[in-house]
Amino acid sequence: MKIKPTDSELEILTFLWQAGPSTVRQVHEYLSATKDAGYTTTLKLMQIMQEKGLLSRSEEGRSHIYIAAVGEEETQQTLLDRFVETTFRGSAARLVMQALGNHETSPDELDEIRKLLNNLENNR
Amino acid sequence: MKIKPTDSELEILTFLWQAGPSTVRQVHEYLSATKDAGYTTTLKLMQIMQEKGLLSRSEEGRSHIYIAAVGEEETQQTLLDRFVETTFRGSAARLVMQALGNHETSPDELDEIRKLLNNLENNR
DNA sequence: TGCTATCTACGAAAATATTCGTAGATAGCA
DNA sequence: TGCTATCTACGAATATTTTCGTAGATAGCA
Repeated sequence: MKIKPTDSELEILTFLWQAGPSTVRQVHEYLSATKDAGYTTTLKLMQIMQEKGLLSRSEEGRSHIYIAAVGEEETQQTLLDRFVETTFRGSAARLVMQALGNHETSPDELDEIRKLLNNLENNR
Repeated sequence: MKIKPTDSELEILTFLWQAGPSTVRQVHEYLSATKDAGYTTTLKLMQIMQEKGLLSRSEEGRSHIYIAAVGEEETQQTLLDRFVETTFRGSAARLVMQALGNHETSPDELDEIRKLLNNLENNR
């Protein structure tokens, strides 16, 4: 994926990844909970995202149905790479340390991470 | 820190955190290696950053000396929090998993992370 | 002294992202 | 049928970020 979604676009993608195919109305309803923007604002955003290839849509019926055209993990990976580069000078390890140190992470999640660590070390 | 530096601003901060007090010329020299923008572009950026409180400067002499007015870790933390929120739906654990899975991390660094994990688990 | 290179300040252009008003189409209902 | 609510399309206004041209000051050197 070459296209970096903007923050607003990412919010819409996040919803669509969770909710699946949706109308502009549904997306707008969701966004309204957090921010207040007009309906046509959401519509315009989604139209632009469709032109960019971030969303695809089926135009049957009066109201169109939109779907995320990029995968969640793929997108997260792209953004993560960029973030590590710009904010942590390319060091994923430093990012991880800081993320673990300052966030609430449950014991279960910590275990998961530990397992992953073991796998990584065994494969090198 | 309330102010979120833009990508360009972050590049400048990154340099200043490394290099210490510097002139616009020095920062510009550094940026020129990666991108091509005019000298006055860099100057303007830094002037704006100073107004925002991201940089401070001493105006003695003809060319001013700039210093980062925000800390590196503090800034990284702010950006990280925001990033986890917007890109990983608030789950630091998922970010960590994805970061570890897809980046080159040295055995030493993995050990460091493991130690941190142990500490975290002991303190809960 | 006078020329040149280099500095800051400033404003405005260009690029990008966000917001919304308005118009035209149409489904659904009184 | 005719009114109302709701939909898309579209263009333009705003806001934000990035870029740079121009002007005026001055240090350093020929």
